[in-house]
Amino acid sequence: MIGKPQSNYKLNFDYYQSDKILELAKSFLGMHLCTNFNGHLTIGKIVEVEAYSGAVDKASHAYPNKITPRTKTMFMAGGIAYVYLVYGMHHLFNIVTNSEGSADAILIRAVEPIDGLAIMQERRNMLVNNKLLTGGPARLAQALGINTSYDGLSLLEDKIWISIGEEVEADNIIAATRIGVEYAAEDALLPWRFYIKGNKYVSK
DNA sequence: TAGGTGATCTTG
DNA sequence: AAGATCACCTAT
Repeated sequence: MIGKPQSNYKLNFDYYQSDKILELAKSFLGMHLCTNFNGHLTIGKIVEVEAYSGAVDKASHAYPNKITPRTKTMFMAGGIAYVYLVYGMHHLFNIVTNSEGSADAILIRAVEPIDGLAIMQERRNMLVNNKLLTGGPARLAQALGINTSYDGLSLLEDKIWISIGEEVEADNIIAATRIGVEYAAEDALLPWRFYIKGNKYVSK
């Protein structure tokens, strides 16, 4: 294939290896997060993300480059899923980025349903299609069928992957502080959350 | 606005 | 071994 990648082009290994986490995080806006479990295909357009960098960021589980049974996933080479449980019930999906040994990850906080709407509604036990369906990191994980059993799974295979979606103009990307990281002291003020301006699935 | 829920990490 | 904490959501 020559020229511009098709909209369904799956991101490759090299794409995830960048050490420019903020640029990379922004670039995921508009892309498609896809899952296919047991023949159930669901696709959501990424509309809100947060960057976490284990070396320098007090909000990261891996700060300061702390390897534990949970965080070891983040130290692996980019292009895999980091999925963990919070508050005893919520599964949160992150994209691991950067090369092996660097604990960078990008939390997906909201998607907009693109395909598999009925499956998402069934998994969420909801009839609506509004921000309650896929807006919020735990909501989208549930809608897409992602749970901690997929921690460490490669995004280069056919269960969870990212594909090129829609272009988002730089003017339509808002940077803001991250949500739920008050424990991170001054790093809670970093503008490391990015979202598509005006999208109704975005937090708050 | 308050309470639920259990893995994770620290000894807060 | 026990306790505090937690990258959140739902129903009042």
